[in-house]
Amino acid sequence: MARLKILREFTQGRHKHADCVTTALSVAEACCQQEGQRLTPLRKRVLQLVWNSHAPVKAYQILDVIRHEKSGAAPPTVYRALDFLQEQGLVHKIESLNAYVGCGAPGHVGSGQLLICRDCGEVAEMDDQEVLELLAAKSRDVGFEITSPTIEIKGRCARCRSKHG
Amino acid sequence: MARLKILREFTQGRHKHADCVTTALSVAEACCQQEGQRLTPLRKRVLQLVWNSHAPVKAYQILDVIRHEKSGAAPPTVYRALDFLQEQGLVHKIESLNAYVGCGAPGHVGSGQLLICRDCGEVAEMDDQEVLELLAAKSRDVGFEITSPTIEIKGRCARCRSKHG
DNA sequence: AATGTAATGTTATAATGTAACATTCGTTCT
DNA sequence: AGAACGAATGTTACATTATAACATTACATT
Ligand SMILES: [Zn+2]
Ligand SMILES: [Zn+2]
Ligand SMILES: [Zn+2]
Ligand SMILES: [Zn+2]
Repeated sequence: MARLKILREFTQGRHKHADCVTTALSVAEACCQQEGQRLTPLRKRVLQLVWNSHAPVKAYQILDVIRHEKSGAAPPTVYRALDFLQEQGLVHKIESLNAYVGCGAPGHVGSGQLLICRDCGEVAEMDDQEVLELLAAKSRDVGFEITSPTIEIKGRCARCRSKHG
Repeated sequence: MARLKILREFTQGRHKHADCVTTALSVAEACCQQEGQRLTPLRKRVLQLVWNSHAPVKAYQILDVIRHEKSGAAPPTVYRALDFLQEQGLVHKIESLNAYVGCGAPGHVGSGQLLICRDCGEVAEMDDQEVLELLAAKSRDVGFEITSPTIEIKGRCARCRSKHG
């Protein structure tokens, strides 16, 4: 299954989450460096807050935190940072939840396929070429040319399945 | 390609749209009859307004119309009707647009794959088993069990492609 | 008619997101 | 260093989307 890339994994219970955050931030640094984009302190902080959990994070949750740290923080403060991070592929918006998750392997265009666990709330991301190609083929059959697919799948992660049957 | 069902088609330019609406409404009548659900005048009217166009319709656009017809119409009036229609599979919400489209072939669970033309704004819906099975298989590979996929694909419909290259 | 449930009315407010303009910050050029 | 420019952030105001909570009405069954 070579073409199935995992961009963001479900956690297997307890883990050293600080490492997830650290890794995400340094990947982001490198990414922006590479692209000649500025990962300012504000943008970095927002990215850190998005990575605060493996579940989706809402814009106003981020704002609540930022407000305590910077006087004058307002919705545009957060939304602009989120827009930037999305453009860089560092975070994805989950449209069906109006919330955001970090991307573990940025550099690809758009988001892959987001897997959302209904039980624990965690979100994983895979990016499978076969799925995209099949969707493109089926779309072509009806005359449609894909530019950007949004795929958000709700279900149950392995851990939650093993826990409650 | 037997497993590719078309639940809602792109239009080929001009057509007798009144027929689309009439058909949708009688299908809905039959559907609700079948299920023992009540397609009240209000719900029917909302469904009709959703079918007013082949493009997505917003809740507050519907509300604007209903307000002129019924004093006392308020957001819950529309959202409750939309919720009912979604439960019956008569309309789908497009999460990435916060808007609604009618389903041309209700009776299936959830929505199929929505195709959204960036040029003309029209939305088609296909429901392809192969796509769903492949997604399910790939998800299983990472231990994930699908309950409901949300697939919304932006691109260009056949007509728009032939028109502007 | 009485009763119970589903549907709608009504008021208020929550949650999400953006427009528009002012200010500050960083870089580049002289 | 200072000027000049664009990018980033601050600030205010508002637009859009959606729901909570409770009152009333309509409908079906007895
Ligand atoms: Zn972690
Ligand atoms: Zn889970
Ligand atoms: Zn039509
Ligand atoms: Zn089109």
